Amino acid sequence: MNGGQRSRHQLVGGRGKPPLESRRLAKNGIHLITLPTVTDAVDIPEQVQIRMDKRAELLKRGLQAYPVTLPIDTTISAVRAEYGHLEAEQSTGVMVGIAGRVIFSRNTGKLCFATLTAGNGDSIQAMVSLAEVGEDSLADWKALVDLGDYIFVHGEVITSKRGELSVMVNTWQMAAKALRPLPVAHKDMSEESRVRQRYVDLIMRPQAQEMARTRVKTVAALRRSLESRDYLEIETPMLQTQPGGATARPFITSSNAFGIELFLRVAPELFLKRAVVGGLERVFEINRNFRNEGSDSTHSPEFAMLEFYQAFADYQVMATVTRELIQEAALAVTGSLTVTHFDGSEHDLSGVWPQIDLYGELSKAVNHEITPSTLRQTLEELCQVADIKYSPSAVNGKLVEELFEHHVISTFSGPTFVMHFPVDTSPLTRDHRDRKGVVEKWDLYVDGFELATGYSELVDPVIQRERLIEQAKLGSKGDKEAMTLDEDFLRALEHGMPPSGGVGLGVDRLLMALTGLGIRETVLFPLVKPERDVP
RNA sequence: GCACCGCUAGCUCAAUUGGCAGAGCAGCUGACUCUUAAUCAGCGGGUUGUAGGUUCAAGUCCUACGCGGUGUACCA
Repeated sequence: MNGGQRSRHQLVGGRGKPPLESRRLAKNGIHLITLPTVTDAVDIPEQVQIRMDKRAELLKRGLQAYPVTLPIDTTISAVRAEYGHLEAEQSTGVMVGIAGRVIFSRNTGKLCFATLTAGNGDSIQAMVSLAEVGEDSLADWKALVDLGDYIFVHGEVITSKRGELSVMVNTWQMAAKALRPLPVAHKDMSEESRVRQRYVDLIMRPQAQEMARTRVKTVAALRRSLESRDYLEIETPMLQTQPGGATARPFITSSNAFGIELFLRVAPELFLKRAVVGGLERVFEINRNFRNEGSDSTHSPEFAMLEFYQAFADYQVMATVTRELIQEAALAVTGSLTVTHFDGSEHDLSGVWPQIDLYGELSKAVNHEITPSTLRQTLEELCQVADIKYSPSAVNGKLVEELFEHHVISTFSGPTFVMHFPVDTSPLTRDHRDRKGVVEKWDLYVDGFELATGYSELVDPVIQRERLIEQAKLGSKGDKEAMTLDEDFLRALEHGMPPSGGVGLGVDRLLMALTGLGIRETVLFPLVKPERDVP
């Protein structure tokens, strides 16, 4: 190969000064990775070079490596559905033109076999026989077709001596030449490779395609369920002039035209509420939120969120609707209210789910009466006993939530609503109608993680202003997650928002609950740090 | 953010106390008209993540950086 040439890292690495933008950001402590602007063909792996040569050979002969159109008249799945039941050594007399990706290839002298896959798990065998295609075409098949190529074949649907459903080829042509070899089909790809090169994962693993389809079914079910309840799907800004609706650090960007800082939204809440003020009494949105925080098996920097609001409803109504949405989604996806996870375990989502009281359950768990007026010192002592670390600036409600997560969450056996949260951690939620110090909020836990959260929304503009001023004070003290004072939102509330219930439901997490997979499996292309160099 | 572990051929992985960098699949050449991860014979393929250091000698030891994983902290 190209011995003695410059290595790739020299071509990719930072030569000369980084671009102006990079230097500006570097001053703010952000270091951009310098990406190559010109791709030199260096160090091409042997197998890629060989496949490029085969591509060139096709072109040299006036054939196409990537034809624009092919005389396809059916699909692998359709042929399998119709003829998959045939016994061995049958002929149908039916001619088909199909295309698929070669995933196995077995060449025996004058008869070649290839397994063409549709990617969804369906496959069909192509048989290329000297007697059918002639000497030249057979030789070309052997010389030019590699594992991974998309191939078009035309021929009769038959079954082989061993009963394999096949197309006895009379003509074939390249449909798309693959320049890169596929990974080993019989070993699992590393998790990192599967995430970084999802296209390969989708080729190799039918379950990867199934996940993508399950996601579509789930989202469609949510839409159907909401629309059947007269909810209106609306879209609200992703680019916001101030971030609001959740306590979270935003991603910051800027508008050249406006000359101002903009934020990718952390939640759509404040805009959906504006819509309710305007008389759109039942609204929902399914879209992405962005939170500039760490990622792990249940958190992703960008994640899909369903939020829905209903006028003249409270948190109990919303709990019922949420349960029904999830049950309808489970039925749509799996056909059952008992979902089977990837690992084979079964999880029952049927019936009415228990509601437990946050303070009540915590009191039982620690064998000590805990209320919103429990002294700070008592909470700190309990945290120390349980070995829970907390920041001294954390509000009392935060300590209560920490204690609850530590002592109670692991005891849940099925979907569970946790009711009545501390007021000081829920600035957008209405005080409980009867009880002091707690708000009308629930968290829905499934499989140990929070799947959804619902509220009786705070609609009193005077109290909302007080709460946001409190948040803004925290922000000015350096709390980067604190909410800002959104004057336009308050102005909207001051026009009168009907009493309403609201829910936020993590779509990725619903997928996790239905399948038992991690968040990086439910998202087709999760954010990953770029590779320094693509091999 | 901190700690630990990992990074070797296209893919999945080996390589004893520092001592010739290997296997399977994939690839190339040849044989084979019913194969199923086809089989048989032969042959190629590596800057061991990147940059530096120690050493007669580094995949192996040291330093820094990159990416990933696990734990922990912070946090939806």
